[in-house]
Amino acid sequence: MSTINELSGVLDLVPMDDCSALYESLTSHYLFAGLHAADFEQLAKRIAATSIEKGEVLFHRGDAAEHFYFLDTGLIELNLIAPTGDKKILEVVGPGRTFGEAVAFMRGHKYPVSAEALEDSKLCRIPNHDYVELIRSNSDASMRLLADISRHLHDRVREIEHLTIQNARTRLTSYMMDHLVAPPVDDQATARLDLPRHVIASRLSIKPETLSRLLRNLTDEGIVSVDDRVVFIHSVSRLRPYD
Amino acid sequence: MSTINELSGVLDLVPMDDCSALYESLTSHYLFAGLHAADFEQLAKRIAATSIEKGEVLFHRGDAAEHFYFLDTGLIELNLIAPTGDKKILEVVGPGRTFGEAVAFMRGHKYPVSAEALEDSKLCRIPNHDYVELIRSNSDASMRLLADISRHLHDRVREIEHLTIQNARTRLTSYMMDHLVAPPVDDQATARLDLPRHVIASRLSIKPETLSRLLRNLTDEGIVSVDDRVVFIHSVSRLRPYD
DNA sequence: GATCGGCCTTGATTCAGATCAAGGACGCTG
DNA sequence: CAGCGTCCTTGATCTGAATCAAGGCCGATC
Repeated sequence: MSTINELSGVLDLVPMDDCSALYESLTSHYLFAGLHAADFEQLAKRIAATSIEKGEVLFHRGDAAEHFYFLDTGLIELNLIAPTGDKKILEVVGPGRTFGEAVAFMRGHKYPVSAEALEDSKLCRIPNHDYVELIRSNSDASMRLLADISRHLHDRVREIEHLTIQNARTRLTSYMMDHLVAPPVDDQATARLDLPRHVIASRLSIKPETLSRLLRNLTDEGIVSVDDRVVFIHSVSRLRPYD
Repeated sequence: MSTINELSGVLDLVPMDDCSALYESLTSHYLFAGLHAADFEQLAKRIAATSIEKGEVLFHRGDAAEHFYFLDTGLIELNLIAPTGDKKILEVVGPGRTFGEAVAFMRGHKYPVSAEALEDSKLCRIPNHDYVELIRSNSDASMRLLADISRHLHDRVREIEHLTIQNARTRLTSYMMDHLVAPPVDDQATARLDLPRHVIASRLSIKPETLSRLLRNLTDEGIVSVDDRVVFIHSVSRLRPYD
C-alpha cells in the first residue's frame, strides 16, 4: 500500500483557495474560527486540497508529520498495525473533523498512527509549521487547540478504561449508546451501527465473530432487535445495568 | 477512603512561598520555566503546598478539577476503578512531575482518573484558573503546555497499542526496557523494577500471579535473572525479538 | 439467472490470562 | 524469637475471546 506522500506527484494537490465551499467549511471549524481573516488568508495559501480513494493510506505510523488534515467528505480510519498484521482501529473520523493536529507538538514529529480511507474522501492538508506560527500569536486559538487535544486525551483514557476494566460486551453496549439516533425515550432507543461490522469490531478491539455472537446474545436475551445497521434497544436499563 | 478536598480543613495547606526549596524546583519545571519572574510570583501566591500519606486519595475520578499538582517528593498513582472494584493504574508519577494539568481544558472540568499516594508525598496545588490566565498571555508557555499534553496523548496511544495488538509478555518486556538503569551494552542490560509487584502488574493490566509467572518463564528460558527488584537481561535481542 | 467473491454468521476447539486456593518468605511488633 | 500480616509465588482450574473451519447471504458481473 503506497502513501499519498510517495504519490504526491500524481495526486491532485490543488491550492485550497480555489475551492470556496471547502474554504467556508474550514473557517467554521473551531480550530480556525478564532483566527483573524487576514491571518487565515495567509494560512489558506499554504493549505492544499486533495482526495484519496477507499483503501488508500494517507500516512503511515512513523512517517514524518509535516501536516495535519481536515476531512471534507468521506471517512478516514486511524489505526495501529501489529508486526503480526493485526490491526486496531483507534478512531473513525467523519466529515468536518480534523486529525493529526496533536502531532505537531510531539517529539520527533512522527505520526503515532496510520490513516487509511474507509471511503473515497476529500480533505485538506494544513502545514503544521504555519498553523503553529499563527496560533502562537493568538491566545484564543491556542486555548482552543489545548481544549481539542485535551479532549482527545480524555477519549484515550476512556478507551483504556474500556479495554482494561470492562469487557467486550460492555464495550459494544457503550458503542451503541454513543451511536443513538435520538435520546432514549421510555427506556427505549435506536442506534445506527453505520459502519461495516469488521470496522466496528476493530474499533471495539474484538474479532468480527465475537461481535456477531454478542449481537446474537443481546437479541436472544430480548434486549435488542437487530435489522442490518439499525439496532432497536428494547430496554436501555437492561443493556446498561450499571448506568 | 476520604479525599484531601473533604479534609482540607485539617490538612497543612500552607502558602507555597514559605518554602523556598519547593519554590526552586517548581520554577525549574518546564511548565513554569518560561514564565516571567514577576508573573510567577503572582501565581506563587495562589499555590499551596500540602502533603498526603500513603494510601490517601488526593482526588477521585469525577471530582470537580480546580487544581493541578506538582509532586515534590513521594509517589502518586493515577488510576481507574471499575464498578466491580478492579483497579487499573494508568500511570505512576514521581517527584518533579506534574499531573492533572490537562483537565483544566476538558469539558466539565472533572478529573478523568483518581490520584492516590503510593508513598507519603509532598506536593503543591496549582489553581487551574490562575495558571491558564497566565499562559494565555505567554505563547511560549502555551506551546510548552501543548507539547506536554500532546506527549500524554501519545503515551496513551502507545498504551492502547500495548493493550490491543500486543500481549502481556510484550507489555512486560516493554516495561523492562523503559526501566533500564543504563543503555544496553553487548546485548545485555539491567532493569530496576522499583515498585511493588502488584503495582507493576496493575500498570501492565495483568494480575500479580500472571506477572510472577511471566518473570518465571523469562528466567526459565535463560533470558533474564531476577533478584528482587533488579532484573538482569542476558539478551536484549531475545527479550525483544521484534525490535 | 448462473457464478463468483465479499462479508457476515455459526459451530467446534484452543488458548492466554483470570480466578481460586495454598503455601512460602519476608519484615514488624510484642 | 514467636506470632502475624503483607506480599509474592506456585499449582489447578476456569473462562472470555480468539482461532479454525463451514456455510449462508447477498450484490456484482457476464
